[in-house]
Amino acid sequence: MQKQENLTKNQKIILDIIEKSSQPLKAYSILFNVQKKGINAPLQVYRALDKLVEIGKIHKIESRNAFIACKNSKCQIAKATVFSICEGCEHVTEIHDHKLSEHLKDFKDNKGMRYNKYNLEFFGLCKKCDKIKNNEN
Amino acid sequence: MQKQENLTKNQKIILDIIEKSSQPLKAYSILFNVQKKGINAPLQVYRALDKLVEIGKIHKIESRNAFIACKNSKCQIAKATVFSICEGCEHVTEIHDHKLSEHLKDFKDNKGMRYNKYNLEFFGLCKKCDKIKNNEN
DNA sequence: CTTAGATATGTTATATTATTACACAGCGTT
DNA sequence: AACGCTGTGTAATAATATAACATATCTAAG
Ligand SMILES: [Zn+2]
Ligand SMILES: [Zn+2]
Ligand SMILES: [Zn+2]
Ligand SMILES: [Zn+2]
Repeated sequence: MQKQENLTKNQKIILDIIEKSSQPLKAYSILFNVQKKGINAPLQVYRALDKLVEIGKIHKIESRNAFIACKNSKCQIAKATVFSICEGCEHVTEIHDHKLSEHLKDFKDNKGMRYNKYNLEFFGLCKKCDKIKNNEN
Repeated sequence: MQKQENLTKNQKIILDIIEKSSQPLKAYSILFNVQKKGINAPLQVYRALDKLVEIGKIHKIESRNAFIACKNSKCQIAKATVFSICEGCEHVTEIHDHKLSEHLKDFKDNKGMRYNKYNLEFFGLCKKCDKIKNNEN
């Protein structure tokens, strides 16, 4: 597994942009932002994204086709992700809940299939959006 | 909310195809399959899919951009889905696990956000694919 | 050093997934 | 009839992602 100190040039550029964003970024919005840095084609972005996902530096929010930096300095849980997504403002937060993790990690279905990975996305309204919605009514 | 008996023509055609498939279908593969029935454009498929998802007759497998029929005759859990996905053969199964549901339903993060919906996707190898992989080594 | 393999890059083209915009049809209400 | 609502049909386009190919860079073996 690649270590973080030997990320390649493109990987560093792309990780940097994602880490500076408080919110998930989409591949083509990343592309737009790095064109001044010599990255011109979608494939260059997708290749970097693939690698960064693989080594756990970023995660993909599947329901949004967007990518967010993992805040865990050494994320061992690249294969076990939980997110909270506000359907009002699209704000996304990565959730680390020990009890929940334990529960999911040990989950086995009745077919005896074993899982090495999971992704859980919760949807709702954040406090702010909930307030806005209540005021509308 | 629309009841199942008054699905429209296009919705019925598309639901029928999905229900007959043992596995998730992608939108354009559905389109290809219904062109003989007068559905010619992607939008006609997506409109039907949107409605069918909304009323819980089908679910979207977010990580695969594919749609699978819900086997629960009256799926109250259109907003609470759990899937098992084999990364070898791409076989997908919907999971109904009472204990897991209870756990997820009641989950609250530390920001007090409340969730009305979640989607959980487990990844691994089914027994068959696991066997194949072990024989390779 | 040199050769070979693996990994990364750059570029063009293309495939796949999804939505916008607009015109119109059918139905129930007033 | 006039209206709002929902569904339909069609064309065009946007957004997301990958294939194919050529070249460069690095590393390890010989
Ligand atoms: Zn993480
Ligand atoms: Zn919000
Ligand atoms: Zn279901
Ligand atoms: Zn399998």
